Amino acid sequence: MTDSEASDTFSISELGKEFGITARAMRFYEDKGLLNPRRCGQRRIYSRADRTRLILVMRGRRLGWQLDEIRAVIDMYDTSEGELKQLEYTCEKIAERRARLLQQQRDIESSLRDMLEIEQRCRDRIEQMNIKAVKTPSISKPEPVPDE
Amino acid sequence: MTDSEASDTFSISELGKEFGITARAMRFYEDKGLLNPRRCGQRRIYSRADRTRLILVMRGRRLGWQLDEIRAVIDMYDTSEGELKQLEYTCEKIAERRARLLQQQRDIESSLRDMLEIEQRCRDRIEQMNIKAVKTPSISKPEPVPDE
DNA sequence: ATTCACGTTTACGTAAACGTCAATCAAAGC
DNA sequence: GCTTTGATTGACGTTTACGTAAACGTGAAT
Repeated sequence: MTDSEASDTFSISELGKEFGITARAMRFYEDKGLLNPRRCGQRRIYSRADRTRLILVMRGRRLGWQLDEIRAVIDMYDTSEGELKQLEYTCEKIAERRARLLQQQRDIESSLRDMLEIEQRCRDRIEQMNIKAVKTPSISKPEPVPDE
Repeated sequence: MTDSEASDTFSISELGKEFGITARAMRFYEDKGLLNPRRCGQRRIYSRADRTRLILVMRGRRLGWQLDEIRAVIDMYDTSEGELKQLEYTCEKIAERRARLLQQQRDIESSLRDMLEIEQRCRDRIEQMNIKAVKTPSISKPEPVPDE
């Protein structure tokens, strides 16, 4: 709140709050090599780059990836350097991940279609219950009072 | 192999093999209420409907859902019946799930874009290494011997 | 009659991803 | 100076989703 809005460093609870995770989780991610904030004494100071990495972590989590898979992916982002062998290996890994992503895409589309169908059945059924309720008004609902 | 191909019932190991999971996993899914095969004595007999449910389970797993979430979804498929309250509740649940699916869709698209970018950087880098290797052939690679 | 391939239940083990204390420290406000 | 607030490091607990091993049943094949 000292500067011109939007600070460039964050505390652990700040970032935690922003992404809806606990400090414990963030330290755990650090243990697993997903984050690596610099220190000010004991305390962790998260940079914008750290925040970006955390965004990648959360995205991976939403897609159901394991933490070490996420780490592998994040490492890819940084591995523009490296030996030929390493680069080719990265390309392979990317191909695999793309395949899984495409599979997930298909799964999502199937699920969305199913959800639509179920919802439709639900609404139809609700509709039918309303019709019945009108044709057999054992206890008719109170007529809405017009505004004037 | 007795009938005209494509049997209508399956053993636990048969289905397991088809979907790449163990019998243990399938029994576990049953414990959690995801499957409910009929019995022939002790043995489980899986129908086509059971197989379809298993397909839904696997799809959910690939999307990173928890088993009880998957169960909730599968229950939706069966809950065309029920009270009004129940039907409306199902509609809510569907809305939530759709929201998550759409989020996942966005996450996948972001990931796919990132993968493309990383791959491009990788390929560029590999290309550059090849160029350097030609311009500075300290140990030139052996010329491929033509076929004739 | 025995072996073998499958199947069953029961029960303990385990890896992943944190949650939940407890004890401690350090800066900041009163 | 004292307390509050937020951070730290252990260390143990918990939930999820199975793995794994033991002990046993069963129908078919040899």
